[in-house]
Amino acid sequence: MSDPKIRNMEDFAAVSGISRPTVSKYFNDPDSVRKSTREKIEAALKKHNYRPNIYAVNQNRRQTKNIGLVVPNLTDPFFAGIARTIEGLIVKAGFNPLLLSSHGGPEQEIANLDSLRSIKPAAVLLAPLGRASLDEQVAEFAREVPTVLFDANLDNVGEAFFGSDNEQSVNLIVEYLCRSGEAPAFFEVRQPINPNAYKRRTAYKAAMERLGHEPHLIQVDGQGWNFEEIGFREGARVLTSRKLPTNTILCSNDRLAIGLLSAAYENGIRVGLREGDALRIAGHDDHPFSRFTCPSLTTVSQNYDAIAARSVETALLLIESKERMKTREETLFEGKLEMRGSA
Amino acid sequence: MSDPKIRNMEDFAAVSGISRPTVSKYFNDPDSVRKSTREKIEAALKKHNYRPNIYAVNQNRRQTKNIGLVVPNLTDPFFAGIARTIEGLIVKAGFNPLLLSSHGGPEQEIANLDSLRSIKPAAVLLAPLGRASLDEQVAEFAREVPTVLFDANLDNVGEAFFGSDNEQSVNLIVEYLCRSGEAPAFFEVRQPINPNAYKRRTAYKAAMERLGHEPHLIQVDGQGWNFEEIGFREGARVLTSRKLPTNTILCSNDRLAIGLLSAAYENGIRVGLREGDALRIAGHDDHPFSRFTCPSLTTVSQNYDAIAARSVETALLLIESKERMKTREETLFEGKLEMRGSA
DNA sequence: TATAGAAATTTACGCGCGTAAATATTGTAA
DNA sequence: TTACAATATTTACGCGCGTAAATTTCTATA
Repeated sequence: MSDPKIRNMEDFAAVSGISRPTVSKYFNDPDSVRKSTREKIEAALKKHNYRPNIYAVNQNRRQTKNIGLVVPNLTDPFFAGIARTIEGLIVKAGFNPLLLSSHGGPEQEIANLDSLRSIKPAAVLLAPLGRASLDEQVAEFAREVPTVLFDANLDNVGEAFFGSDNEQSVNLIVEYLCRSGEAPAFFEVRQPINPNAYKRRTAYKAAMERLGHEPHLIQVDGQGWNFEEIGFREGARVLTSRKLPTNTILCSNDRLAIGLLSAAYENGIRVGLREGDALRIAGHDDHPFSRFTCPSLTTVSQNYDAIAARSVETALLLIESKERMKTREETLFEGKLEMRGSA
Repeated sequence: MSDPKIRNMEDFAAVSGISRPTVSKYFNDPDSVRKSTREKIEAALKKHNYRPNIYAVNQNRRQTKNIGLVVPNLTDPFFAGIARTIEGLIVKAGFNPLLLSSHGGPEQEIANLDSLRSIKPAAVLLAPLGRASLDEQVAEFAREVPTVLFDANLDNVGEAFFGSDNEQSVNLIVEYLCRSGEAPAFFEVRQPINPNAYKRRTAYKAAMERLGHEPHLIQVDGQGWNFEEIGFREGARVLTSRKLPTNTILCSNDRLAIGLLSAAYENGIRVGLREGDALRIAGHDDHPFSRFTCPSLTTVSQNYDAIAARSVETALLLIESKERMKTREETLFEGKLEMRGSA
């Protein structure tokens, strides 16, 4: 840009004709200096494109401008989407998001929190895996760093939780399925990784009983996050070998449903609402791809814009007040029925 | 853990009975100190769980241990997958990966590079968007920071490039389609965001001509990264309104194909290889979901394990040698045919 | 034009660590 | 035991910035 190499704030202050402490003030808050001063600095900024050394800044500031964001699995488009939304909100608030994925593993989750610790974030947004084994370590982290949970709740961990009202959403789709056809069976993995899955199972049973139907769980074996694979493999077994008590299947999540749809297709079982269709399949979450399955997947969408917004909002509040919450807030948002072709 | 609060390396050195400079040496390389010293430090480490302040460390070290990783769009499972693989390799090498997504926008890409700059990474792995408008800024970045490109190439930018051999892979699938049925038309967006898309178009034309067929491009309008949406919307128009010159369509990527499959389904057009199927559809990339479409998608897989491995390897080499490459390396890996149900 | 209050400057210190040079201590081999 | 090399310690400085206190300069109002 210009001749004299700008090595630090000292140099930059010199070329801009302002003292270093004032320049420092400017970078912490441009509006905290006089307009004429601000203009001088910004003029110099255009010429020399200097930026404060982030390490020196963070070493001396009481608080960093970093906000950690930990999701269970970035290869799941659902979490990729919500992560992106949250990132945007964090940036808009003038903070620096640090996105980490736990890749489905509790150890990685702990490792993520550990590496966040060393970055000294002002706050952390965490969508926990919810594996009991390591929950105490997560809780310990949340005691050290202001933490907001989202998507999945852990009892009494963090300052607040924002997620979906599984009871409401499952009830919504069960009711819909019951009034539009046969009562659904519930398709899920036997030992889910996600705490929400347990809530959905319970909610399914309750909804069925309330409506005067007998719940029917189809629990299949499967580990990890390959839900499509599990849904496909185990779905094929269920569809071909077992006698289904109903022609309607509600899946614990959309990714299972996608696998199950594929299994049905491979086995020549027509899914949908049209004349001659033999099976109805519904999901939960409104996965980005669920509108492009064949047939398109009827499901319940989560209000993740609201979840993202409130989570970030709360984290910013914690940062601003420099205090912890007096009472832990738990807010559940309602799901919305997405009626499509599969059920 | 213990009574005396450890605030810094000074304190920690005191409780471990070792001098601070030696402790500093230990943290830079545990093997650089005598075994008995190492054991003392590690004993203290277990008691007090001290960790060096990362900001102070990075301020003073000549080089950070950070490696930047920028992908075009994390909500695309393809990139989420390769990002995860690369992250793992970086961690294994003892470095700290910083994952950023450009969310499909060139401005965001520049913003990402900008924020990486302030983190002073030892190297950066970049899968560029390849929008001509801002390429010069990317090139400028690569001149400042050792940069390895992957997935998409930019002429003469960065120290090396690793990606797929689109010519080979497209040729592979065109040949397969031609010998197993009618020659394919090529379905793509008119003005792709991805440089690879142009290469594939060219490769398609060349392959067709070599095989004695007339190329047929089906170019549709569409902006951004909603490929499924584009494939669905425009695919429906093409399938219903236009006279297709062939019963076989090769899509520029799997996500377009997923949308197109959905459009075909909605319009009652049976896709596949079975008796009575009216259309064959093939894709490119081997998207994680492509084996669960209905029917499962025939496509070409990219060797992204190799791409990831070589990219990281090269970045580490650059870091170690503290030099730039003498000659810019470009390595293309071959695709593999994934024969499934759709073509 | 005088004057109070706001803003900028000067001066100075500290953050936690890397790193270098000189010195002291340890370990190893003859 | 001696002697030499490998390690550790002591001492000291610097990195780039935040921040505080005292002082000076500026701006707005009477």
